[in-house]
Amino acid sequence: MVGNREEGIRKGPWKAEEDEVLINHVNKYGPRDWSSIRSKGLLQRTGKSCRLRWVNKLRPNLKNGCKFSLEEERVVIELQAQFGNKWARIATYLPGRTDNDVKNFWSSRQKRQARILQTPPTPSKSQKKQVEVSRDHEAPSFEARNISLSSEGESSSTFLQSLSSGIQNSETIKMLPLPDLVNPSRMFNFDQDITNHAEFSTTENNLCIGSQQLIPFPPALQAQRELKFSSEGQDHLPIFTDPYIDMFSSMDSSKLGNVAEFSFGQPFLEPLETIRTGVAREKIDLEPDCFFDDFPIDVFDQIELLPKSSQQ
DNA sequence: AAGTATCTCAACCGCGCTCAT
DNA sequence: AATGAGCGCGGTTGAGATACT
Repeated sequence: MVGNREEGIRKGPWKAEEDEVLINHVNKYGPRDWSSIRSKGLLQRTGKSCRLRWVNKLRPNLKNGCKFSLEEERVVIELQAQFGNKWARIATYLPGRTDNDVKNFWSSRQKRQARILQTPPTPSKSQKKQVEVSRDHEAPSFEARNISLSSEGESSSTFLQSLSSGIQNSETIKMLPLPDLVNPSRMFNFDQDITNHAEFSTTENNLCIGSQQLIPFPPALQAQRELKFSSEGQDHLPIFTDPYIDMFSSMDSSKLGNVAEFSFGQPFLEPLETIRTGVAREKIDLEPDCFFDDFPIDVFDQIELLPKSSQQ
């Protein structure tokens, strides 16, 4: 719908001529009196529509058509956590960005995460992003299917707690990569770069990924936790670019040795430099509802127990 | 190459606040 | 104090672009 002839109000995409009229009006009177634009017969647009057009598209120094930088993403995520969905307020911290930009960015991000983490009914070749958990040994205290993360309102961090408390020594849990948690085109490809099954296991008090013993991982999550991530060789080291959406993000492989380190925590509260260098802090406070709360809790519903090796 | 899924972004809508009358 | 216009904000929609199969 482009217009409403009954009321003489035009809607839909703006024409260049309309933009020109609007710009002339603002140059003459300033960005105000939006309703007068229509009452003067300059445009058949509502004052709201005029204001929106100016604020979102015509205003000087806008970063139109420019993707959010990592720094901007960091700011949005940090401020959203702080202010909530106060897009206009958040936008004031981002020169050249409008509340609409921020809103759209956040919306896309949410949708992306939701899509990534949702459980497809039937795994297909393209849907190998599901989480799959296998266990080599029975561990009565750990029932992956019954972590009760699907119950509404339950913190997804419960998953970590359940996981940490449930994994028994020498038990192996396999997890298929959440596809696009890491963007294969620009970052670490979980599928190829680690193994086809990233394998989480425990030995003594350590959590391992693949064959690598990675982190001390006591049965219960403690306040301070550091996680190391290692790979066989430099070739396998990913380039982590997204510090927030992606689990293993923000680390530049060129700056890492064979062991990359990352930390659970609230990355958006950390100095960006820490993220960029890829050198995790020594220790980070682990907030109970931090990283994993960014995901829909039902992501963990997909976790399934694979038959024990003895059953295969 | 075609069909489908997903993403991006411009624009609209409704609600609530402020302020002039 | 009540009312209505103007405006700002957050949520939502839909078209076009792009990616994927």
